[in-house]
Amino acid sequence: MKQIKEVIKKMICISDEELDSFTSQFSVRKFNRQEIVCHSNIISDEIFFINRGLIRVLILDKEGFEQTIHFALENQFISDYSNFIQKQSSFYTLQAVEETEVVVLPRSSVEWGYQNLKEGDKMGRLIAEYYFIYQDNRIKNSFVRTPKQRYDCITEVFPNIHQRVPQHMIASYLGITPVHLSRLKK
Amino acid sequence: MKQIKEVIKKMICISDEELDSFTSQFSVRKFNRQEIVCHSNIISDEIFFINRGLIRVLILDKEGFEQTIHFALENQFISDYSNFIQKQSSFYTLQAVEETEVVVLPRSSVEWGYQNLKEGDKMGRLIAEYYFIYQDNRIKNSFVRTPKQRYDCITEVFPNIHQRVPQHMIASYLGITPVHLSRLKK
DNA sequence: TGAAAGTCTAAACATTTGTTATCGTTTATA
DNA sequence: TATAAACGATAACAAATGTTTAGACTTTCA
Repeated sequence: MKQIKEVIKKMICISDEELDSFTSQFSVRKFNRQEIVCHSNIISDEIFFINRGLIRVLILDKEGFEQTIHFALENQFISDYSNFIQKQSSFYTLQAVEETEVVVLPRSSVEWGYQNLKEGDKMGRLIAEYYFIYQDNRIKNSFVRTPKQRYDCITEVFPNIHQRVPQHMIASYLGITPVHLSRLKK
Repeated sequence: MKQIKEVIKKMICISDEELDSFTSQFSVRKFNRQEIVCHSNIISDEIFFINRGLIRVLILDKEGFEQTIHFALENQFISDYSNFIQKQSSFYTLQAVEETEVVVLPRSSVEWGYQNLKEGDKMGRLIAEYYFIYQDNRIKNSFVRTPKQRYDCITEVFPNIHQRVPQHMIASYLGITPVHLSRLKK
């Protein structure tokens, strides 16, 4: 729990006692390469924090092809957060790309944190704001940058991504086909 | 301040006294059609709440053409929230499309609310979560829907939008040219 | 180690989307 | 009210992107 404790401490003021009673509610789970961390079409009652490894978020489009929507790296939280918040059936599938170890935050613990930590809601606010900014940048980029430019700067958001995931997943994340990305690189 | 009070009351538990001391810090501002509510390239220290009217968020692309990124309707908050949070120079321009009346929330009041309202951070969390969900849906749609499908369902998010803004702004929001939208409608 | 699956590139062709120009209509405004 | 500006539709053409197929190479794993 060392990593997640550090991340929380960077966000809010929290005593060691508070932090311990919060994190003691979490568990650790491990996944092999390609393994599904969280299926779609279930009520997702868990948020994951990545200790080690890399998770991709994907959907199946109408033709049944996998579309990579997002990557999550070490020390980041990941879930189908929209549907977690709305307590709806999840839309995204989470898959470990590498061997991955996560901390599991059950819904009950997240809500416990909001109600019992002095700065629980502030932590929730900062996390939601952080991902809002990430999404806003992504939407911005879709308006002001070409696919080639988005490819060239993807390491700003996902360092080392080229060494860690196959190119066709990056193409999908950028909203283009693998064939087209290969062409753009020339 | 009636409308914004209602919206806040729907989000959090708040006494009338708390609510009054919070909203007494706000002011009201009016804009004519086409008038700029907030310029880009300034440090934006205000969040707006729309009492009446409609605001669009836009940027100028490299060729100098206006791109409409977002619309904001009555009873919604709007700002360049990413850059408000990060206290950076704003990227978006906010423009009144109709005659518009807004409530102005200065940064000092927002921070006062986080620190002094019992559920101030919770309010901030819920607002950030709300816009996260909006953005997530938008990104989702870009993967699973064609431009035509996005056009057909835009009223789910912006009711009456067709009666309130010219079609070329909708095209821009959808990420296509006005000429192409006109073609798709056939 | 060998077969199978996965991955990237390439080319040819198809489809989508952008660009430019024109026209008729509506809207704003002097 | 007259004039200019804005708006939407349309057509012809150009550019970007998708689709299909094939081949070479690498990785996986039984």
